[in-house]
Amino acid sequence: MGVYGMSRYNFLEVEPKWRDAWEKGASFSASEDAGREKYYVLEMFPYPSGRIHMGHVRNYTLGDVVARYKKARGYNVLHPMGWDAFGLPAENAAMENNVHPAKWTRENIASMRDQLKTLGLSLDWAREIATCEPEYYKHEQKMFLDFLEAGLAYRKESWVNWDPVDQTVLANEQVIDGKGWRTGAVVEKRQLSQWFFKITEYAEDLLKALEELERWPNKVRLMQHNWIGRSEGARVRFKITGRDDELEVFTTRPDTLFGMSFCAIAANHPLAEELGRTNPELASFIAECNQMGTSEEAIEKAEKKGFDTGLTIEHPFIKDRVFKIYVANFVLMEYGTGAIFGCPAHDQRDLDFARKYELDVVPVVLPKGEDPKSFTIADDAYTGEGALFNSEFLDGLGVEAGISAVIERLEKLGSGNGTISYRLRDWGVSRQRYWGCPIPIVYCDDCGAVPVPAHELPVQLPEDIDFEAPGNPLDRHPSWKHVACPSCGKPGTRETDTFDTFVESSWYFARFCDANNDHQAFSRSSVDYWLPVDQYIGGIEHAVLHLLYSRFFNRALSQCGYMDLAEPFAGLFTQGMVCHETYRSDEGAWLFPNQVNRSDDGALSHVDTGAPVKIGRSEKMSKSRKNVVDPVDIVNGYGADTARIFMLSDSPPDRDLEWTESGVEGAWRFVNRLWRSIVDVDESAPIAALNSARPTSLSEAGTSIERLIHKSIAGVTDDLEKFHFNRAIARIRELTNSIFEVSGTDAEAAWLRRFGLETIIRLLNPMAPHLTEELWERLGHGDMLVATDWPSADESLVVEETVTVAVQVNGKLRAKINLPRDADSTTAEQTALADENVHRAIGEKEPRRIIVVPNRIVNVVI
RNA sequence: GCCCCUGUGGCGGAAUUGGUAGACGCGACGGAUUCAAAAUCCGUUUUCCUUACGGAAGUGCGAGUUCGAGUCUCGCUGGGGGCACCA
Repeated sequence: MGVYGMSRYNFLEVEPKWRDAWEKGASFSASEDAGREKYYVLEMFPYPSGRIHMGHVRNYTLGDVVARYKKARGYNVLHPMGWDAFGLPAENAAMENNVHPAKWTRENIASMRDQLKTLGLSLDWAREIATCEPEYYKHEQKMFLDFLEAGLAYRKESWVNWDPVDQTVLANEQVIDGKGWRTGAVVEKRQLSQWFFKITEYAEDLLKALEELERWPNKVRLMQHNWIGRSEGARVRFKITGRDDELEVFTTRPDTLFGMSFCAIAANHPLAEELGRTNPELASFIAECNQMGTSEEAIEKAEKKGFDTGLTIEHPFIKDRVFKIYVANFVLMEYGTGAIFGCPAHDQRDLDFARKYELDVVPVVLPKGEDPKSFTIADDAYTGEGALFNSEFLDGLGVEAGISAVIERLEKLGSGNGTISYRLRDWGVSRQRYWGCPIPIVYCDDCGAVPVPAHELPVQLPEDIDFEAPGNPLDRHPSWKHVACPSCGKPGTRETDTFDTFVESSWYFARFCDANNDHQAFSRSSVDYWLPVDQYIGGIEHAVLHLLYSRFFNRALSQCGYMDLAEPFAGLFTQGMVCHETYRSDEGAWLFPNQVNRSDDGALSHVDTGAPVKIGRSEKMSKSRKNVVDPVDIVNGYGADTARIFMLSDSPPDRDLEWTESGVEGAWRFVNRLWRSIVDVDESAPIAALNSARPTSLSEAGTSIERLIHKSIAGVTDDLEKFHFNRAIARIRELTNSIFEVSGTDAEAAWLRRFGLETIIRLLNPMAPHLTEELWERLGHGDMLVATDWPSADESLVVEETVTVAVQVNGKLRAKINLPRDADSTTAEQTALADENVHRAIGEKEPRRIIVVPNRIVNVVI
């Protein structure tokens, strides 16, 4: 008991008590049960950096609410947790602190697990996995072998983004503004032999299936749609003048073929490279293009440049006309065929290029209402609809009809065909790093790249490695890579590249179904039962890569017989970021929130020096800006449940959340008000005994409270189904306020208090599990709330008997009247017109029309 | 440049999807309690006019549809995000 007889929620005692009880009771252990409907809740697993942050707390709290709610609804819930444990930070730590990546990672896992456990999450820890352990990655190596056999994995020479600091290859998507996403180093282009997964094999299906993912945010579906980037068009093969070979281009506008005035190829197009070998000027132009990198910023700032190769091509339809081939800095080798034809009149970029090099601009699409004799192109290319002209056999056709006609003609002549092109490229998975899953391949001078036989798996990482030099420790290890060729027995060398860590996270959702299976990744029956994930929750930053790769793996694994599933994640929820105000000293140095004092008048000063502090806008919590609040401090200071309630209270979960100290205080006040109402029962406000019967009749006021309780059950249930957790909390607080207002010591009041408080506790349980278990027990219950069913509302009490109906005159609110529910129009009209205010508003005039919407509104039009 | 989302009190946000705008919380102000403070409790809190009853305006701005618009349509404007010489 505290001062003045008030007790406080003692989370230091209560929270561990219930976590122990849940563990002892194996409350969250999941097992397959064909007789029960399953529900698989998954949050994106964390990288084991060593400390949890507020983003984790938010993510896992959201998932936990879903998991606990679904469990109470009777589902057989699977809610697992693991560690995305391979990755570069472990190697960086190894270099900086001379600690082995495995040791560093395992210690981080241990401390993060402890921190996570204090949040009281309903996780089945028996299924915990860490992707860096051979027990996990050996199955991944087997999948790779199966992908190879199915033609879904292959090796090719390819241009890669080379990060000179990490000495590793980056995916296109990991290059941001020409710089490595982790190191910020300027990325170079290099050619390396790389392993690829054939994600493009499924491009069409990955695109089409997006339509079926109804429980995914539209935003994410749209992003994937754009990423896959399907475009219909044609490939056109031009004969190169005086040579035997052809130049193949891709175009989405074959209808404009008669408006062509040049061709352009990418700097690393095979033809450009060939010509560059004998032409030093061209070679230096190519070098210039390569230097530009794939950086969009560099490309944008650079002007459109071309280099005349001296070669020309012949037009398939126009006799005796040839067009120059340029090497151009704006043509990308990775898209289409790495070559284009330019039609300046109908493409802005081509027009700019044509003006620069004084090439013809021939319009071939005539906008409606223009005269073909006078229509010319000035500074703006015309990209709209119209009738084709200047185009021989196409004249008069529309754009779409023109496209089909050209394709038909090209196919007849054998100089082209209709085709579909995708922006999506195959997934390069080779990384020149130590701390990743080894790629199970042995290179042999005679046999080439030979897969390691399945029975020899896993290929394990060697423990004795050094990080003295940059680059890959596996490559310079004295003995590890030297092995006999599995095929012929001669000396060979292992592949020293390891997998991109996105590979591990592409199938972990399935491993959780059968996490302790030693001889296979997962049994068929386990994934048949548990998959797909019913609700996946994580950050929007994974909208494209992780989610697309997982969808690919799902298809590849199904093709290889591991499972039979259309999509891995039936429902997806993307949460917003956790933000906080930023603080800086006068000198501009960032300050942590706990270094800042706020005086009564709101002025900010430094805790130690008293110097004034400037307040900045709220931004995503990040170490660099120091605007971070450590979840451990919050859990130690207020308890996990207060943190959870605050996390869920104010902001809808898909929006950014502003972390405020006063908001946490507000949640803390609510927790204690509820606590005291049950623990410090005032004799003026008694609570009825456990299992007291409802009084046979209730007063009018009592009935309305009883109705409110049932309405709250229905409302909160609906909110939780729709992820409106902030509204659910608001409803619970509303009900709490009303129950606290119940006065009297009679049986009715006591019964209403018990029914109300028990309902509040049960509704709040998914959000504040420790607090509510304790209060449930203090209310006299012997069973645990975690094993109690979700309350159900009496539908007959959810709908009110009398309703308040608004009365408008000419659309303006003039009065509110009470009517029996579903009163007929005549009654509503008459009651409305009888109202004094309504009467005054109408005055002398005659109502022209009266609109009655039952139970809602009466609008008198005069 | 293209595409998507978004704009509601001092602040975070509600609003049964076209039917009573501002639930719930934060902050602020006033009061009770206290020697005082913290904690707690009770009020008030969109703006303007009015002593009051009540009235007027109000969901970024401007139009429109409708008996009725925060919600639908069009235009403008601010903010956020995605994609990008993608042929």
